[in-house]
Amino acid sequence: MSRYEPSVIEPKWQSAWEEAQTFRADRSEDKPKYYVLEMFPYPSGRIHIGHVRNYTMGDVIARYKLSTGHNVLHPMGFDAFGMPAENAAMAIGGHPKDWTYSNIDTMVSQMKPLGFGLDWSRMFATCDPEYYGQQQALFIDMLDTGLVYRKNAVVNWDPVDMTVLANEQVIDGKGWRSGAEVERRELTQWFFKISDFSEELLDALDGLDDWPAKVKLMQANWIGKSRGLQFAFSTVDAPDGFDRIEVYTTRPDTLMGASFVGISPDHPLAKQLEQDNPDVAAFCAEARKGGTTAEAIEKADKLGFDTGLRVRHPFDTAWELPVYIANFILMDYGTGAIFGCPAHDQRDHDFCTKYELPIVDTFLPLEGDFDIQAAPYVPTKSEKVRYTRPIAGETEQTGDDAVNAAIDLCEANGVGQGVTKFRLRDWGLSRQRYWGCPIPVVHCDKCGVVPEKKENLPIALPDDVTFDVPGNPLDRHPTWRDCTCPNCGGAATRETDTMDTFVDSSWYFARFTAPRATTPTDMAEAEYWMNVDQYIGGIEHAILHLLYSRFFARAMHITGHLPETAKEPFNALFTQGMVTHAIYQTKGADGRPVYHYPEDVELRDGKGFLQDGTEVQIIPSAKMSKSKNNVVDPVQIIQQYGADTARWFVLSDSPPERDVEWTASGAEAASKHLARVFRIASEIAGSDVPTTKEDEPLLREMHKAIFDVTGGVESFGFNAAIAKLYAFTNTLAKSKAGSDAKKTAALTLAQLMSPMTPHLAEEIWQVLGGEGLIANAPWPQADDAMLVEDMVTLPIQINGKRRGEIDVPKDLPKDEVEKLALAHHSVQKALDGGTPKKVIVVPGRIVNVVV
RNA sequence: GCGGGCGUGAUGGAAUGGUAGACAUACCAGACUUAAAAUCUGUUGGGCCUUGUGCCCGUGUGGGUUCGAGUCCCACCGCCCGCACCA
Repeated sequence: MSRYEPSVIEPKWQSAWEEAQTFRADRSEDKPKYYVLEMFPYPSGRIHIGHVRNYTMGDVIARYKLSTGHNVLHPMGFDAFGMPAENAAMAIGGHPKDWTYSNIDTMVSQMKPLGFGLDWSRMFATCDPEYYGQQQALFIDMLDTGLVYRKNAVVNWDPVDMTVLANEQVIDGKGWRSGAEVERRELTQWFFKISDFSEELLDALDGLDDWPAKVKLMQANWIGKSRGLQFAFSTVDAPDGFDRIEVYTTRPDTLMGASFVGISPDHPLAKQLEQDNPDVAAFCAEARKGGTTAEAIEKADKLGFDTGLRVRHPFDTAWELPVYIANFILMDYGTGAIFGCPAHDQRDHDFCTKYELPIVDTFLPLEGDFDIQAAPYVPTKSEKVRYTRPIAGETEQTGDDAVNAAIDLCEANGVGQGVTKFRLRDWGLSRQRYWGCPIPVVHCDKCGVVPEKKENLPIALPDDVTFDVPGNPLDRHPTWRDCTCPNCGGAATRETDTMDTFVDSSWYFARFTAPRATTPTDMAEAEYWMNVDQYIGGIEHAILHLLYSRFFARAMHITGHLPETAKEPFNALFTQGMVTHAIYQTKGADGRPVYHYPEDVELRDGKGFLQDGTEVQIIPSAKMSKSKNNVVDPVQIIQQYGADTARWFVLSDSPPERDVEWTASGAEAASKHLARVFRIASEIAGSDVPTTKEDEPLLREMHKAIFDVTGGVESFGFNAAIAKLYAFTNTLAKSKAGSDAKKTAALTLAQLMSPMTPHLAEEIWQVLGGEGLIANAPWPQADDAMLVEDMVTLPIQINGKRRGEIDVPKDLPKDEVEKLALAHHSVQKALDGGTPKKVIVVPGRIVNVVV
């Protein structure tokens, strides 16, 4: 009997699949299609164990769907543009292109030994001119249809990466990649008109039944719909052109509690006043400088500057309110102006207390006293309150009802209109970087901004660039900018901005359906393969990538590159958890922690020790990080245990949506188990035992295993499926059944394991004489008749507590079951001669006697 | 502040409202071995004494619905995540 040697069998079966083109996807009308996709990787240089988990889950689905008769598309590519390549060029020299393609080669060579059932013939990288050229074509189509536009805007400038960032890429006021404090600059930039789709992107979330509720909620919050009243305060003695100040509020029911009007330092009126009044200018300059970090915002004083201007209250023209410029009012939300109601808002309360403005309540709690001068009263909008100064009549109602009534009344009286606002801003896509997709437009003195002709695409990046000075190499390239205007034929210059790399990943899933097409997509292929039936990736993309992709799918439909049915491109989404690893640390001489590599730590009784006997502190389940020395390298794992062990382990133990901790003992156990399965199967292959009475119980267990594992795979319960496979293996190992039954069971075991451990499964399949490749074998079917036992064990409860059990035929009528249960000694004891109050018999499940 | 999620043995976790702790790790004991590794077998939620086909308790805490609750409802405690000067 031979040993289980993954290093021998794994390459063997990978070659067999490649030779048979098992995972090549071609359009075919006689099978239902299934498109499974994992979020494609950035070519950082090495694959990470998180990639292994992500792609293994996708592969389980892909292989399972293949064996259930689907035409499966399971492609792989690389999200290859981006800053790290430029940083590498700056740090170690060389060219971003060489760095990127060499990394891709390395990562492909690391991924192939994992045996994923991928159609490698479809692979591309987003930095391939064939890909980004089509992206440029798409951009031009979007420009034609008004989905892209150019405007002067205050943007987020990352001073380290020296580029503009989208709002979505600014986290706590810092660049998402560089971590540098973002500055505000005014530049002319390209924007995608995603805000036109706010309502639609929000509404369509409802139809995404197979998306995690959490992701849908995060997107809904991000889009940020609010209903409110927009109206104007008329001004008293204001500069020309400022007769009115437009204000937006979600709480028009508190209008009678208004104490001041506040405007943003960036508000046109503030800018006007700034010109004549140095005090205003100084205040505004100071306010604009204020940090944008959450911490800075938290600490920053709410500062106001009394402009001396007055406005009239819309309901009482004799009532005048002061106009303040305030540092906490944002120009890019609402109208850049607010009215302050200190009675029902903490911030306004603080502000009015500080500047000694009146605090007047508009509603109070239904019962009890409330000192509105001391604190604001801020109930939820669904809470019923007592209106002390109602706008639309009712005195006792909820905030929601009062708001709606107030909007209706204001509209009726011409005071303002009910409007719906969204938080979602247009997506600024210009980046002042080299390693990205060039924006395919030229600047002509005569014609202005002109899109390139499609026949000139791709507008390729020049290779002869240097990174010895900061900034965009395209800007300082001697000749690349020079071009002729596609419109008038005169001399013109190219746009040197490139696209945000999130553009690249917003349509790659569509490109996979026809990766070599000479248009962005091939409609026949797109109609056949779209949508992605199952998309799998990290929760960190819940907003950015997934929202952008949803927008792009719509844009591609409008520009004729995707069918209408693909407007929501991902039918089902699964967000998998991370692979974590313990951190082993001791305290260094300087008091700072010293991190130890797992191989230097010996684990005994749940404690860790260094070679010299020093105990280390174990921090369990931490995110892998190079600086914490707790990174597990998949390449090493594959060398040590083989791909199947790595695949088996990352799927077992934890539910796939949760984090799983990589442990040496767990990997060891997975490896041992696979070796055991191999051994059991080999023994069965060589055995010759006649049929026994143990055959049927084994086959029954087999059918239960088919049922449970199938259910587990279908519902992303991979950990539960694996637990069932362990249990079934134990049953098979102990079974005294004859060889034929055992062979059948072992073949089925191989099939059930094949999506997770495909190499081992093929090997066993071959050893046991299975026909062809197991990858192509039809998935086993559970026989319903074999799932139910003739005899069932029913637990007997007395008052809901388990007190015994009886074995009864499964079809025994209820009253017979009841009789048997009542005859049970524990029931007799409990009844003590009396009669039960009630007997509940749930056929096949349980008997409960109430005494 | 707003929104969402999660609390089950030493550990990861299982359980369509119906036998809580499947499966695995770790630990302990045994077989094989000169020994170790490997392999195989068995034990392991807590408590009680009368050692049984025994009794009591047990899924963060307190209450509720139900014949029956880890699961559903309410309140609280703890942890995690997302958003946030958003008007």
